Amino acid sequence: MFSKSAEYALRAVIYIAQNDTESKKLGLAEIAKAIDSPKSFTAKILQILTAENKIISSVRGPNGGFYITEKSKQLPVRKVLEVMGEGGVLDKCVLGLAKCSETKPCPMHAQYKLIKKQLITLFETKTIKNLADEMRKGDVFINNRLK
Amino acid sequence: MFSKSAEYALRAVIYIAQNDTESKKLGLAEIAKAIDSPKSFTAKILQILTAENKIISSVRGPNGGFYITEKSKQLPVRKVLEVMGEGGVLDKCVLGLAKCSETKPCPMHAQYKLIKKQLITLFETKTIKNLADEMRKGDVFINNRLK
DNA sequence: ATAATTGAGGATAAATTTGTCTTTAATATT
DNA sequence: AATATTAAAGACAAATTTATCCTCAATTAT
Repeated sequence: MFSKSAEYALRAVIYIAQNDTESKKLGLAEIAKAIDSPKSFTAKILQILTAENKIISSVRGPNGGFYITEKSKQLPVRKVLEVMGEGGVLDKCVLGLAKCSETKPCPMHAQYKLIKKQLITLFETKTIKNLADEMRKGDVFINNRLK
Repeated sequence: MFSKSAEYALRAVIYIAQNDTESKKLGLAEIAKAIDSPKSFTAKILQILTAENKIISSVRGPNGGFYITEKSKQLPVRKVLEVMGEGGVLDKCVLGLAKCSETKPCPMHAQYKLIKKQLITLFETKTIKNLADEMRKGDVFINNRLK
């Protein structure tokens, strides 16, 4: 559904948000390991998330790393997709038609629009904090390792 | 959501299935134009759909082209995705986690699984014929041109 | 100040996807 | 049989995505 970049971005943001060892920032190495993503590539993604529209923040130097403000935690998950340039995926026609619309629907439109709506709602109502909290509780996970 | 290849494939199959000028096959040029796809690339895709698991059929030579049997029209749309190597997209974890499951869910799992289920149901219950019929009726479209 | 640590930024590379072109094979028509 | 038409097949090219690496800048600690 999403690109690897977007997937890594979502995982990284959730992982960073879930860290509540107050004031302890998370380093690239730790993040990449935690979310099972290639380190250097993850660095690029974190760079985008830090720059562009400032979802996360960073500090360089010893004990530096990434963190997210309480304010940013209130952002809907969709914001992460947007910053990664994939906000549109949720709006797109399943058949890839630019002109697909209510007045000129594709053969899948009528049925898919109901699903699309839920998808959009999900990504717009769930906040980064919501997901991070779930994870902190220990009910959900974000890596591919078994234990 | 899907790759261009899968999108073109879906559009092409629906377009071919919608043609009911009995026994008149559709040529590559016509198909590509009708579904707004690059001709040569579409040729490759039609080749896959014709070979692999035989969703559509073809004949070479004058008046040759592509067509689909009534039997193949009964196939669920998902079959097209499968042949294009994208059947898995519908099952995948939104965060891209290979290990995401009911017992080890990702932070989006609980909510997304409900949507995923509908998505799978849609692609498994809708047949190629269903979509083609809609199109033949003239209620739905498959190209990006306005008129 | 110096050294060590860590992210930022840029260049580059590998892999994959998307796309084109040319030749060959099959079929139909003359 | 010769010619024309059309898909198949293969080689190749362009574009995009994914990934790595190296140097620079910022920050901290000594």
